Parts: sequence; structure tokens; C-alpha cells
Amino acid sequence: MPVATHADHAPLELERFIPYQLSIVSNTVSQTIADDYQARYDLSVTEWRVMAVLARFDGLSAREVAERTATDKVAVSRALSRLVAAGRVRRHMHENDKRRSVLGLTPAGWEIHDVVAPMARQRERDFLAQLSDEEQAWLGRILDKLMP
Amino acid sequence: MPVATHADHAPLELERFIPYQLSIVSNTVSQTIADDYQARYDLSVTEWRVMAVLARFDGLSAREVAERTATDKVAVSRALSRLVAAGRVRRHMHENDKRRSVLGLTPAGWEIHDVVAPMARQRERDFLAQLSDEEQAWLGRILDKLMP
DNA sequence: CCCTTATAGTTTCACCTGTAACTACTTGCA
DNA sequence: TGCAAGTAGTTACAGGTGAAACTATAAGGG
Repeated sequence: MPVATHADHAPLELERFIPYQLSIVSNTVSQTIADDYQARYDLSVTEWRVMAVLARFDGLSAREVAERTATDKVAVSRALSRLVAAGRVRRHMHENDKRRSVLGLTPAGWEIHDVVAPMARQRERDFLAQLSDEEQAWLGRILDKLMP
Repeated sequence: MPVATHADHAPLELERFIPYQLSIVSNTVSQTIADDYQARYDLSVTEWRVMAVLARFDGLSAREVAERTATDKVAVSRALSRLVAAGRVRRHMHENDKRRSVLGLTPAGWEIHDVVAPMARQRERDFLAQLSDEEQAWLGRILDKLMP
């Protein structure tokens, strides 16, 4: 059996360290959701997030998608390449600014969205069901406050 | 300006989707902490977590470290190779079971630990300072409940 | 005992990610 | 105008990461 070391060193108790707990909880729930669609649609987490914002905001540029998903623009560019190649996202150039792309879901993209979005919401409910109503309300407020 | 698409499709509101919020908040705080030690000590997040558990539990095997850090055993194996090579962790074989390693921090490992642990705790305090005392208490309880 | 099965740890492979460098286009000011 | 500076997006490179395969050792049942 492992033995706690001398108190002089004040070791970090990882399992009670909030940033560590957040990382474990976040990875667990995200992976659970991703398991629902990754194998079935060959869709990465980043790709799904891109599709989710395009479902809400049609016609965004790649940079705007990057902002709204809090994702690096390089990652968005790669996700878009795959999504366009798979026929899930349409991309054309802005008429007045030839640097910008104008993005949106294709019918095939919408089909996937309309299956995955309800699954994701259901997983969110399953996850929150571990908490009481009061705890759920506090968690919502706390996360809103902590979001950058 | 982007326009919200038709309600039939019920698009996900990413910025109010709890798993997404968790992932943003978690990545932000973990990266802030990592910035403190990564460049200074050439230490990855996984390596730091391995050191933190060895600070608390001397003599663990690699598998036990993997369990306690919720990290893949491959990632732990690689982190240990680097930590041993850097003289921060000592590793020898278990006398009765030659498959198992017996791990612990070296004096050099302790020196780093004793600098990084207080920094990490300070970052945790800074992070929590965004919340009221009541919110901090709820967050603590909620995370304990959600930890697998 | 021996042989099957299980476990600890490492290596390999394929992929994902972020940083930096690059191209193409636009803007603004001399 | 035309040239410097800024912006959108892609490409290249350099790690990091997980799944699967592999080696070595241990455990357990005939």
C-alpha cells in the first residue's frame, strides 16, 4: 500500500484539486457524447462543433466559426476540408471579399445534425441527472460566470 | 450578419450546452496553470500529474499511477521515460514481481514539485476568486458528485 | 509441474493538435 | 495609384495521444 509522504512537501491532492476534477469530468462527458457519433458518422468533435454552429448561423466565415467554437482557426480549416469533402458543408467565396468563405450545411449535413443534436441533448440530460435540481441550477450559473 | 436557421432543425446552442461549457472552462484553467511550468521546467501536463501523485504516494507502480491520474498507461509510460531520463523520478523493479516498477521522486523531482505545487494552488485560488463563497462551495460539492 | 490465461509495461502506428510560416487578398494612407 | 500593413485561410512541421500489437513475467488449474 502506498504511503503518504512527509508533510513538509505539501503534495497536491489531485483528486480534490478543482482544475483536475474539471478536466476529468469534462473529458468523461465529452467522450461519452462523442462515442455516439464518431464511429457512426466518422465525425470528430471539432467537426461536430463546426456543424452545430453552422446549423444555428448560416453563412458564417471560417474565422467566425473559429470564434464561436473557441477553436483554433487551423483546426477549423482542417475540419472544414473534411466536411466539404464529405458533402456535409458547402463552401463558396464571399463576393465582395475573396479571402472570406461563406459556409453552410448541405442537406446531407442537416440530416446528420438532426440525428446528432437530439442525441447530444439527451446525453446532457443523462449527465445532469446525477445532480439534484438545485445543484443543476447552481452549475448552470457557475459555468456562465466562468465562461471567458 | 448571420441569421438563425429554421426552428424545425432545433440547432444546438453550443454556448449554453453544459458539456461544451465544461470543456472550455476546463481547457482555459488547465492551460493557464500549465503555462506556469511548461516552458520553465520543460514539463508536460501528464508529467506534472505523474509527479503530483508520486509526491503523495511513494512507491506506486506505473499502473497505479495511471489509475490515480486517470491517464492512459501508454501516456504514463512515456511520461515516466522522460521523467526518469531527466532525473526527476527513480524507477526500480519490484523484488517479488519483476513486471512491476516501483516509482518515487528524486531530490531533483522534489525540488520541482515544491515550486510547482504552490503555484498550482495559487492558480486554483485565482480561478475560484471569480465565484462567490457560496458558489465555490456548491462547485466543490457538485464536482465531487460528478467525479467517476 | 506445465500450459493456458492474465497482468505490467513498452513500442508502433495512425491521427489529432497547435505554432509558425506562407499565400492571397484587402485596406488605408502617402 | 501604389505600397505598407493587416486579415482569411492553408500548409508544414513538430509534438502529443490512444488503440493495438508485442515482450516479459506471474498466477492458477488440470
